[in-house]
Amino acid sequence: MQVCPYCTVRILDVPYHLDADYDYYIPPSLAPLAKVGAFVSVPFGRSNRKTAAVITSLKKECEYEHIKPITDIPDIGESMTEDEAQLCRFLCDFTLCSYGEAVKTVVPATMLITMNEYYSVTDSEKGMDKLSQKALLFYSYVKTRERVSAQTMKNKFGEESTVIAQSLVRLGLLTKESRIKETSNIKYVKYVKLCEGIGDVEALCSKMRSPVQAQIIRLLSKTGRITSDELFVRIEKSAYPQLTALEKKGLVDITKEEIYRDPYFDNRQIEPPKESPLSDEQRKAVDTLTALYEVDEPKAALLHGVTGSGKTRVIKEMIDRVTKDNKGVILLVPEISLTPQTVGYFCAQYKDRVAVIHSSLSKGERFDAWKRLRRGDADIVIGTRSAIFAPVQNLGMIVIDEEQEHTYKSDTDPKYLAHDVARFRAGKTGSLMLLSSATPSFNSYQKAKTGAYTLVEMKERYGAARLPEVVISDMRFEGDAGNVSPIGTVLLESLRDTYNRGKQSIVFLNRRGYNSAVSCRVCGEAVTCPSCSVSLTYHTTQSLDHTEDAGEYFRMRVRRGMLCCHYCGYKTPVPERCPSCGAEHFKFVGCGTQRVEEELKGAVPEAKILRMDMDTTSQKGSHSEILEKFREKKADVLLGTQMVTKGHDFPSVTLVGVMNADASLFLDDYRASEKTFSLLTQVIGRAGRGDDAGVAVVQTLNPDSEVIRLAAAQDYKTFFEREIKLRRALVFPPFCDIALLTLSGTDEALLTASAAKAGERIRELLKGEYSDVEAVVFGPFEAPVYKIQNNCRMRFCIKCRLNKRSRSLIKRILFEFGKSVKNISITADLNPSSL
DNA sequence: AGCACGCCGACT
DNA sequence: GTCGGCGTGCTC
Repeated sequence: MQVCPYCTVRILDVPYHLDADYDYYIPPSLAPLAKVGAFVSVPFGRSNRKTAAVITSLKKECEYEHIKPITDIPDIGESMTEDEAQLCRFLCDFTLCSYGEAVKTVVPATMLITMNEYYSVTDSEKGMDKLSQKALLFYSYVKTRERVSAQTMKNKFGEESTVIAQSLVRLGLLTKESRIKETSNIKYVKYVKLCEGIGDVEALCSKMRSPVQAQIIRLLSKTGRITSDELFVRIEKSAYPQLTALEKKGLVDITKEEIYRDPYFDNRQIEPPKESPLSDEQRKAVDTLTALYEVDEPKAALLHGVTGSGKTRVIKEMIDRVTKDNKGVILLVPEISLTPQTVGYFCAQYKDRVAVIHSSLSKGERFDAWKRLRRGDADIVIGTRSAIFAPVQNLGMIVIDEEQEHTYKSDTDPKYLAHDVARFRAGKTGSLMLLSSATPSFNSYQKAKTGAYTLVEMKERYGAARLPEVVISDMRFEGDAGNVSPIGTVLLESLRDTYNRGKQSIVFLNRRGYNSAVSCRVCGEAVTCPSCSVSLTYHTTQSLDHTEDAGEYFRMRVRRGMLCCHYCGYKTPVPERCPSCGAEHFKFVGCGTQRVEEELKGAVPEAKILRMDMDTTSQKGSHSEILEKFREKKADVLLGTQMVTKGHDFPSVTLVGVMNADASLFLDDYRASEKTFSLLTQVIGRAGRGDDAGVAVVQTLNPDSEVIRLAAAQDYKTFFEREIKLRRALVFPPFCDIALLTLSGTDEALLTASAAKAGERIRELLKGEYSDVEAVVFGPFEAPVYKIQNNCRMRFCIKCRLNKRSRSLIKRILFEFGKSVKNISITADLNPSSL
């Protein structure tokens, strides 16, 4: 007798307004497989189309009368655990995404079932005589086998296969059905060995007719058990049929063993460096954190330490402590390619107990990393944002390194912040959540100050390293002094001096390309992207020779460069005439990394320069290649965007140059100062990590800016106190939450109308049904970049406290809009990382 | 979203 | 007369 013959499921691929629990009947034959978290296929909709779904609860009774039975539950592969199902529920409640979106975020893609269309012939052959040549061929092909997937037929008959199939179905000759596509994603390695008791190898071989088979036997008699791959390398690649023939004859044994795909294997073979003793500060930090960890309930701590104070070492000590209890650890890093040192360090420390998870793993690699964790073959995961969902067993601690980084907020739906998921998981497992940063996010620091998190501080740099001396270089009058180069005199002098002393420099500039815009000399219009509302950036394809005369130089620029859109990737040659007024001459304005690279070459001709930006790092592995080159001192200057500011540790860098410290200062975003401060502090911190004193030159047009001054002094506390007052006065996070609603679509008129309607509806709900929700609504207004790839975006910004009620309101808006308005999509971003 | 049902125009 | 256009409504 079945205890729970009913269940509720969530359909995986449905629009938001259909995302609800649906009741289904569990046929007794499927009962053993029906568990919460199991992937199933169910008939859905009037057509009873088979749809992928996941079981969310089991129940004894069901009131709904039009109930349908579950079609199938595959018994291959793995389903979600109850923990994972709960995590999905949390994610969709918290970020207002659909359950299906949550599932796709939480578990690796290979775990999901996918539905496939199959054709098979019916008993009836009526109407066969009227078939076209093609349709007849199609029919005969299907008739020769039990069923054929729609994809196979498409490959055979091309695009028209769907039409042919449709007509055959209508005639009653074919049936179409959806069923679960069965794919195994387990990677096996095959081992080959000789069978026992085959007697004398030479005697056997001389009798064999196939020389390749004999070769295989001889090889195996020498080597014993080897992998099939190795065998193919040593015999020949195409020896597979001979090998299977031998197996059939009972001469060799082939066994399959599951293996893990693991791209980080080599990383773990490195011996860990000898540990120097902990500094007093480090010791203290470890003690405080250990005490917190040992309390048997969820705790959160913020490790705030100046750049170079050795936070990584403290984290390592904590991992040692936690794993000693046989508990697991999640360690999040902002980006794998930019933190090879951190990843390498922990891999070397913990060897094969570590699984590495990030977005550029292949599906199989990601799946295998998951399996290792699930089975407890690994108990530490290092990874980027999505690793916060990793199935670490018996979780004891979650560490978020460089916690202020914007990469911890997902930029695609569901737009979750890793911290929120971390808090949920830590809460459920009684783990310690440890945030670490030199410049904590205001949200986290505020929580630490108000006592929600324990604040642990480290104020000294480790060892002999001192914080660099910072020179603020006023760029306002450089032009008057005859210097038109973006590199000011102070920085220029320092670069030369550093080079002459045989030391290295890092130059940071937050803009790639050569010129940031190309504008018409007559009408002043900048050349913009045809599908986005941004001006195009000029990129050179060859270096520009400044010695050529002015006219020639201009023509070369036009010919040797391209205009690129940084949003959609559009590329075009520089047009001959201004697209808006037809004039012939352009002004190349602003400066990016390419331009500065040339200026540097001119300024310090002997120095070798490495440029690191999106253009030089598009290939996989090029990040680490550039960083490695620089580390090995094969270059003197590392020039680049954001990516040069992250946690690398280059002991022989003594100079850091910041080209335009103000760039991000006046963004239309309440976090502009916070971001600028954090960026400057980090980049300045790159200097003087070795025994030599470091210098940082910060070029700015706003030398009196408090933000720049405080970043130069690495004075986080003063900066925080100053800035938090503003936030409180203007009511911005952390003193409120922000919900950003974005409506987008290609039809501008429809978008404007829908946005207006949405605005009315929100205000109406706030006055009526949701009058208990305290919220201020701004909008609709155009998004800062209004159009991206021809998709226009209008926004609402809602300031409120996020809770059940306010979330319910936003859910309501999403629901109503998804249901009623076509060709316009609406998404919510709760506490966006930028406005 | 995806599909069925239903009500209207242009064709063998 | 029918085939098929897409407007409307429903999904355990």
